[in-house]
Amino acid sequence: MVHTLTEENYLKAIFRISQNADVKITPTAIAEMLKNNPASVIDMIKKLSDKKLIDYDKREGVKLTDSGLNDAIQIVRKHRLWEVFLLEKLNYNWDEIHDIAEELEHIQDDTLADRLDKFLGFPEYDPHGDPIPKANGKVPKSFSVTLANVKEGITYRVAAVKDTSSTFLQYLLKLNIGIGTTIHLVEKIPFDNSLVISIGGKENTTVSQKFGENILVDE
Amino acid sequence: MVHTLTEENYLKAIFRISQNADVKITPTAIAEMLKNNPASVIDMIKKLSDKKLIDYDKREGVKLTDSGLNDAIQIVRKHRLWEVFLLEKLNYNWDEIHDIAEELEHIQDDTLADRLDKFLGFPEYDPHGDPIPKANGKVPKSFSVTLANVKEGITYRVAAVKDTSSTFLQYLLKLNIGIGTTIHLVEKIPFDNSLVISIGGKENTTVSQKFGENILVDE
DNA sequence: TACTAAAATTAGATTAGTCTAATTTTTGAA
DNA sequence: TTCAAAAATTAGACTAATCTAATTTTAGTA
Repeated sequence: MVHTLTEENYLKAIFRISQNADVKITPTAIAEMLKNNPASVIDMIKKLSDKKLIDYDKREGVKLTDSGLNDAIQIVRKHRLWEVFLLEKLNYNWDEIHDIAEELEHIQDDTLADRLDKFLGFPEYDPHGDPIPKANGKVPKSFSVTLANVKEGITYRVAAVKDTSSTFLQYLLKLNIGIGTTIHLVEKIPFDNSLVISIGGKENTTVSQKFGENILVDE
Repeated sequence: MVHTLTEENYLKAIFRISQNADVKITPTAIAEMLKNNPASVIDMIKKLSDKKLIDYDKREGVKLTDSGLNDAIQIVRKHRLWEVFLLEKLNYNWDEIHDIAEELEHIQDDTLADRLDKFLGFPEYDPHGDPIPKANGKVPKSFSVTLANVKEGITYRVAAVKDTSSTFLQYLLKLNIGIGTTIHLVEKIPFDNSLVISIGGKENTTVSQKFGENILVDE
């Protein structure tokens, strides 16, 4: 149940792809997620299959086994707990915590996640609104509706963000958007699906479709 | 100023040897510290010399350059701060924190050590009594007198321990010895330098010379 | 000073993870 | 159904870090 750092990153990447959408997980998709070469992915697929962490079938694509899924969830759990720690206890900004948590999530100790969880007061969501898996592997409900997919004329609450890159988060910071911010969707521009929105009741702003697809809202 | 995990471990090993005693630091000594092969050490000595982190001369042995020393101190600083965190915030035991801190010390972020330091209230010593280097690289006074080297008939306070292996720390736990415990040195047995001691005023116990050499005391 | 044992060094192999450059397989559109 | 593009795969090389098995150098003792 202890894997190399690289193996852990592959498990996490496969898990993340499987969360995004219910599509076949191909070597190319994994290579894109990890920004590496499909040839490298093929090698690792062999290794992870040998360790019974994934099943691979050309027709079906890559699938995590029960054991691989569990390991992936434990890594994600640690990642999100460390993010809460970095933001709440060490006062990092929203856009700085992801990269540091990418390193911290690989610290190996059987009781670490549970101790951290308790120390932080058993948080349900991380600072980006993503659900923190419980010790038993259960994942709290996650938000699935994006601002790009909801009706005009209604006010929504920002529940989570999909993209956690610092460029996106810094943009949100500039727009004064955080978890909990209310956004009124004024209209969708049919031409390019741009969104005219009012943030926290302020004057209207226009954002792109891509932007809207990365904002998860409460319905 | 960012090095591989392995490079960091070599820097730390060289630093630790230089702290222990003022002797020539040989490839063999480094190999012993890292429990690896002198041939591997030779390779790494070349690499670290190229990076100007150490100077190596057969006659003089290995010496950290200013830049190498600074990097080593920053790693030690992080190690000891994380130890305080693990013990005080996550309630780990004395004997469990060293190994986890060995991993945490390699987390890379420019502001992490300072934030952690502040969060912990700027501790001066880690749970094993070792001084925590300051942000500017200054290292608080460390304790240098061992129980094996002091006079009989006097009561001392345990200030730090040299060996941080879990076997030694568990032994101390069993003997009810921690940082701050008072030990009265009843007598030294000339035959094998065993020490007869009274821990916290309780009945006498006998410990080995090796034991005494790993207990640092206030004079 | 000569010699032996220890230490240092070199040479060459190994492992994990990666790459590029073929080559083969699959897929989807004409 | 055919065929071109995309995806998957193989082959072979590279890097970092390690090892074992020589070989060379150094140092201490007789």
